[in-house]
Amino acid sequence: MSEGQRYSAKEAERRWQDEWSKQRIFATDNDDPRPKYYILEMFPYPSGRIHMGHVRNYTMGDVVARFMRVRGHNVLHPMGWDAFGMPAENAAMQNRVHPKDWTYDNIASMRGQLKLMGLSLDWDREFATCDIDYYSQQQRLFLDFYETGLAYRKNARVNWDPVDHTVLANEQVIDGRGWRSGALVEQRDLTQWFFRITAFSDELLTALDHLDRWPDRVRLMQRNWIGRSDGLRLRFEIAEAKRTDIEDLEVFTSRPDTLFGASFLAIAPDHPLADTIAATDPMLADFIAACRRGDTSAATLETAEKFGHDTGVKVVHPFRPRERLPVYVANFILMEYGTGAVFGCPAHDQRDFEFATKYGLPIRAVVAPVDRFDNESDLVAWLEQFMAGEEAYVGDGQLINSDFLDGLSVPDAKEEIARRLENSTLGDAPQAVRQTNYRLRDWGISRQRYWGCPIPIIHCDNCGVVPVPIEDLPVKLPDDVSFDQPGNPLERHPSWSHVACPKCDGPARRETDTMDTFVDSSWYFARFTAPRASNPTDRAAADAWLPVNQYIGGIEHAILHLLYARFFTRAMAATDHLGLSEPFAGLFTQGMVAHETYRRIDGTWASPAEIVIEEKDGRRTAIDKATSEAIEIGPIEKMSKSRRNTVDPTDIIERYGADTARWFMLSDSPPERDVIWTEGGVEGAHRFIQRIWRIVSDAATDPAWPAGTLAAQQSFTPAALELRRTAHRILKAVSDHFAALRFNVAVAKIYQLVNAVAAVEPSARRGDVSLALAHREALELTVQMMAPMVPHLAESCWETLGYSDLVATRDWPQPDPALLVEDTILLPVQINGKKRAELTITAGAADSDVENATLALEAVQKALAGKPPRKIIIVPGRIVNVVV
RNA sequence: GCGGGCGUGGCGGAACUGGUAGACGCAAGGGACUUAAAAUCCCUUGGGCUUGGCCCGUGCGGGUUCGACUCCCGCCGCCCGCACCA
Repeated sequence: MSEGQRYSAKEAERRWQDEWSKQRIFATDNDDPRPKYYILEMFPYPSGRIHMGHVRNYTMGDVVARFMRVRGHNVLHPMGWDAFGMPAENAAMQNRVHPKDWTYDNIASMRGQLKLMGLSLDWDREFATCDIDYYSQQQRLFLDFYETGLAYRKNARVNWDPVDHTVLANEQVIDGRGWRSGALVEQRDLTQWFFRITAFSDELLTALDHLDRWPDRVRLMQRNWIGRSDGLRLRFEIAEAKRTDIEDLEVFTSRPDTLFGASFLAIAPDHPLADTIAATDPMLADFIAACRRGDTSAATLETAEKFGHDTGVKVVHPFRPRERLPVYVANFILMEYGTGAVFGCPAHDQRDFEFATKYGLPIRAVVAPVDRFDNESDLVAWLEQFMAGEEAYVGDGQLINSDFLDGLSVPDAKEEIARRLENSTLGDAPQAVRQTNYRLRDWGISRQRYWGCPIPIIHCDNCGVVPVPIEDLPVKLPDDVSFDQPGNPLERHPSWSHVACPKCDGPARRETDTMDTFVDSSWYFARFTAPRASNPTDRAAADAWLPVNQYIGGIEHAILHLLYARFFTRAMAATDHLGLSEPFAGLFTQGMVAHETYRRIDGTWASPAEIVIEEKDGRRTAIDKATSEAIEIGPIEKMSKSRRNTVDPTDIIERYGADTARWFMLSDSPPERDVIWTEGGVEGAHRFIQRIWRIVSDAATDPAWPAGTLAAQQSFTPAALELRRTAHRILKAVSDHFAALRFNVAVAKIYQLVNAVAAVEPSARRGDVSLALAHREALELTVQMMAPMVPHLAESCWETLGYSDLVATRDWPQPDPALLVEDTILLPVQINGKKRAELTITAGAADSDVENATLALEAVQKALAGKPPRKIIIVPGRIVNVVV
């Protein structure tokens, strides 16, 4: 091979990127009449550099976009920036750079990096969520939500970092300390803004059933997160009520069937009844204070012991009027869930069991797995065993020791209790009502930060909370802010927050909180359909484009982002900004990019760029480039800054080209699983790129290269026909695999075709025109099939094959149905289910012919040894099984 | 603890609706070309045996079936999510 034929990715990639951009082939027109297809990858946070996770995500989306485009769709494939957030403010504090400058600088460099990848994006639609144009429309949405009651203000207990002067999300509290400042986090009651996501609890839950193009895993996670629980809210009468003036205590339970096993009630430390009693009970007051100091992090709760304090108050059992149940304040009861009070049935709830054991409360079994029993003595034995054990029985069964419920199943007993208590009264109201509770809470969106979307509200001493009039939008973030002290710069800005009340014109203050950045990403997909519209959406455009046909992103957003976006879509429908309820018809969660780790003797991590791998006798050793010292090769882990096992995409693109990076990302690993980035794998991908180029340029310059295509060719030699069959079969397979996002299998199929093409000797082509034509066809199909994955190389090959148009705009080829069916097939023949022979036979042969041919086979004759077969199973076109 | 997923060669993985297990790639070994190397090309590569053939083999043990990586039951291991939610 002559040396001049090496493919220069760098030159070719720049050239084709310029060409695509010049011809504007990826700019999307809303009025294009072809069927629409909206493909979206989760937009990036502009941290400064793209990472391999981005490369993988955007490569997958790009394959789908390019594939759907050549399949005749009007494809929307936009890109933007999730640009508000803490890192910009941290940078401002550390490096004295303005968050806005930092963010837009990062966007500029990341945009440049993304462009090197050759993505088929409509850059005309690009925006950043920190653009005034975007966040002003978001303020408009907020006002509409406020108007309809979907946004509201309430007091809430929050994690407060006293050093940074801000609210922290639960995930930002580590061992009770602020993740950034390290300060002990306080619980504070603050007035915060909320979105009423719980208005849609049930809808968000039930609609999951219809999202059949979402991974089950994600749907399940959302189901658990929403946490529907059907039960009964029931009131207990307080005995000797005069002590508190409170006459009843309401609990929520999903197990009303176990009411006869109740032995205590427990209320949350911040329950109103606890407060009332604590006023005259210093010991209880101390107990409550201790609970409040307690660490609320999940890790602590896991091992936390259950503590309670007897209030001395007693309640009356609804069906056993003479029985009194003690009321405890307990540290494991949450005021936010249900009524902040439960009845404890120790026999059938593990938590209650532990509590009862600790405080010596009765444990009465009222449900038994009776289907396991043959007689009464079995039940007695079971009860004895249960009482001796240390676990509650939470399984199914039949009611025992429960008066009128005895013998009923758990569901029937629940129903019977509900029916009776609904129809009896306590005071003036029914003693119980059926209720469905959800774990899902309203979404607190207030953040005491500068770099976010200002909440468009004004607080007036006379008029109270006054929304900013729509005509006064946007509420712009001031530029002149300082980050030299902790806290919210908006709050200490000398003039920004001081405004006249829109209602009374009196002196008033702006809301200085900004919105959680999850708000920004909850509707960007809708904005892309008409990014310059003067309203949040252009209804015609949004209705035409949405839902997103295929959304691709990381599993880490399975709950929060995807749930918020589903809520937002409903809230925007309720305020007439959208006309649908589910934003993403298809969701794909891609795996992460992992890499080996390298650790020096002193414990510091070395990056892949700092080491050299040496191989001796099959053993790999890492050597520090700088010091020549040996470095331990550690386990393969997700690429992360902390372990320094990252590979910079631009280094790879610089060295091998974008197509190599893209091809590697798509090969081998199934897209939903983690991919391990290896130097060897990248080299392999690069060799493939070079090989394709060599095959194409050799073929096109070969004397045997046919001038025309095979349209006019009447007859094909067997070799030519076989090649055509292979090519068309693989074309069909690759089309299917692309549609199903099985890129790794599509890659394998393309390798197969390339191998078949490369196996055709030039000498054979020279002597056989039909083979030369079939070879040319197979090569062209290969290039077209590769094009969505390695678009630059494909353009170069397409040009070399003699075409002057772009392969990116060529219609996707259709497999010839006649070539997909075989004349003769190779049928595996099994004897007793094990493959023993093969049978070459005409496709579609009658079963009797197959049977006769099978029986004539030597291996079959041998196995039968003269006897007739017991049975012959023929699965047409698939297999024959002879049972001897 | 609850819920979900996954276990296939030295490695990543493929295998339709239950129908030829190991496609394709990587790695390894052998060979060709070359003064040499790189690059490229060709061959071999699940294990075993008495090797023109046979036996075993998809985490382990059972089952259903003419036939099981695939379905069912019971284990073992790994990974992920949630977690005092009544």
